[in-house]
Amino acid sequence: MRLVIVESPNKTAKIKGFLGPGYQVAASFGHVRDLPINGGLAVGFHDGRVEPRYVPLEKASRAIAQLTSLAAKAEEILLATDPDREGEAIAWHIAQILGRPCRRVAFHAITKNAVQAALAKPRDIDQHLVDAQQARRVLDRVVGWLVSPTLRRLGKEAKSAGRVQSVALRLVADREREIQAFNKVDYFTLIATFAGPPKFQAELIRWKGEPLGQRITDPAIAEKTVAWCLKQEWRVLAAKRLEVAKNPPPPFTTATVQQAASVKLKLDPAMTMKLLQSLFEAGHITYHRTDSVALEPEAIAAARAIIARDHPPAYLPAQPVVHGQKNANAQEAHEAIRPTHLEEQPALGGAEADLYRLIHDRFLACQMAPGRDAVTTLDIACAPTAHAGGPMGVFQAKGVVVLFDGWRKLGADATEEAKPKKGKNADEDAPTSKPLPLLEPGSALSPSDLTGKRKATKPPPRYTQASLIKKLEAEGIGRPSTYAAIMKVILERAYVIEEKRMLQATELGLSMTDFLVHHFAGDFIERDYTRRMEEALDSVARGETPWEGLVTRAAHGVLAKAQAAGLRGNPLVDG
DNA sequence: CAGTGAGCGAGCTTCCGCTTGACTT
Repeated sequence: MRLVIVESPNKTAKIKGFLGPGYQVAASFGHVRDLPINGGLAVGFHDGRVEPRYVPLEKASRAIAQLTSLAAKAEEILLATDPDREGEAIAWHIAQILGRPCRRVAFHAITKNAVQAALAKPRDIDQHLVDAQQARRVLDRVVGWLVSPTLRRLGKEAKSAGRVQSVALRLVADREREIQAFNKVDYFTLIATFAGPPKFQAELIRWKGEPLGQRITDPAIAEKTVAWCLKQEWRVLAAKRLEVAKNPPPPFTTATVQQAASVKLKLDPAMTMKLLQSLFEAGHITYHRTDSVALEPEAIAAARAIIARDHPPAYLPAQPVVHGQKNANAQEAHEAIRPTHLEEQPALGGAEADLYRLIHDRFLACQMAPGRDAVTTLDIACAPTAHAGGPMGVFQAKGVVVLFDGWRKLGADATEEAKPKKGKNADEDAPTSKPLPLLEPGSALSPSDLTGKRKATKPPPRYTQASLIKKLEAEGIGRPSTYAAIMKVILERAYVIEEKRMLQATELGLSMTDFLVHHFAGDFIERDYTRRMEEALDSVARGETPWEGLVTRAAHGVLAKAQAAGLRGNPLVDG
């Protein structure tokens, strides 16, 4: 018998079906060993050596017992954990526990072809990749165990610091400070209405050759400007019409489905993950902890068949749509989140049904034809030669006519997450038309109405759990399996509170952030620290940088700063 | 003699990332 070991028990039956009688397939249920939670740092630093003390995970005892007994009966052991850094490390730990030579295989999809192709070319465990994971693990332990104690001088409630949670907290705290420091400016803009047809409005964007900005703050000045403008000549300054392609959004990843479920369904990331887990276990969707937008060719073919069946030919692109990976830190061990059986309509209810519909529509949309819009921009001069030979005021109107809705035919549901929250592009994806005449430059016209409109600058918005996760993902901080847990930590420890779904740093969170920024400037508390760490880890994985030197240098950097912040003793030497 | 404080040691707590199921309410 040959034993194949994977991480998830949800894969074992399917893989066994591809392999036949000579094989057993078993699951590790994720990691099986780790640094111990009690007993100090559990990493020795001696003469440039780094010696982590790993112990079997309590929660993994059943899996370890099963793997051990199956391994005893196996003539060959094939470690088929996920094809990424953590998966390589899990494979290495399993081999260490089993105490036997094992071979490594990597499944890039759970299909008969992919599984059989992978088994045809087993390899050794990639020790460089394992070492990159050890470096990541030990660094996180060093930061957590050396820095957390220094916080306690702020009080018993200031419990924890880490490479991920402290930066998540800092983002919320920094935003809170921006809001506190924000000074609202009330100002006016001028809106001109023209009869058309079709009737349209234009907003004053330039005055005396400069952008208008927020310079009209006095209502009396606004009134006078309106009165003056109404007495002037008005002419079309420029008119242009562009055809703009509106490409479909990529299929969901963990972070983007959390974002969409938050905006559209008002679900928090923890609830979304719970529903996704149940959809996944019922076989309705692919794996839900992923940072990849890749799709299996079979899935794309199924989507194209449905699009061809349900929509006119123009909605099916000639070639499948390929979505580029936007996230450079993606580890690509899984594919995007999508329905597994497009042809079936699963019987679901409540929020589960809503979430499934969101995933279903987003997946179909991602393989549909781009939309096409005609975007018209009109610049209209008020008093065309009154300022240094140029126009005194320039009013601008923008119009959009949907030429072809394309993927947007599926409705706003599938697009909600892609919309920017603010700014003038907010309705770009909505397939509604706002027509504008393409007038001849130089032609005269006059407004049927001109009014001053009161506006005010707005403070930046607070983060929601989902938008904070989106930000963390964009910065490469945290992983799909941890996003919801990060939110739980900063909320449950009251570093942050949630009010009407908006996150607000507490006094505790603000003072912790101030302390960490003061004492650990340039280190883990910086937004780009993880990105720099990942680059160094890639170098380790390529075999170009020894992991122990990297970790030793970083650990001593943290140690010096932690001691300056009040840490007693030297845990790197004393264990 | 009562109260205070220094010094010592024991115990508790903390990181990130991978995966679910076996508990109790």
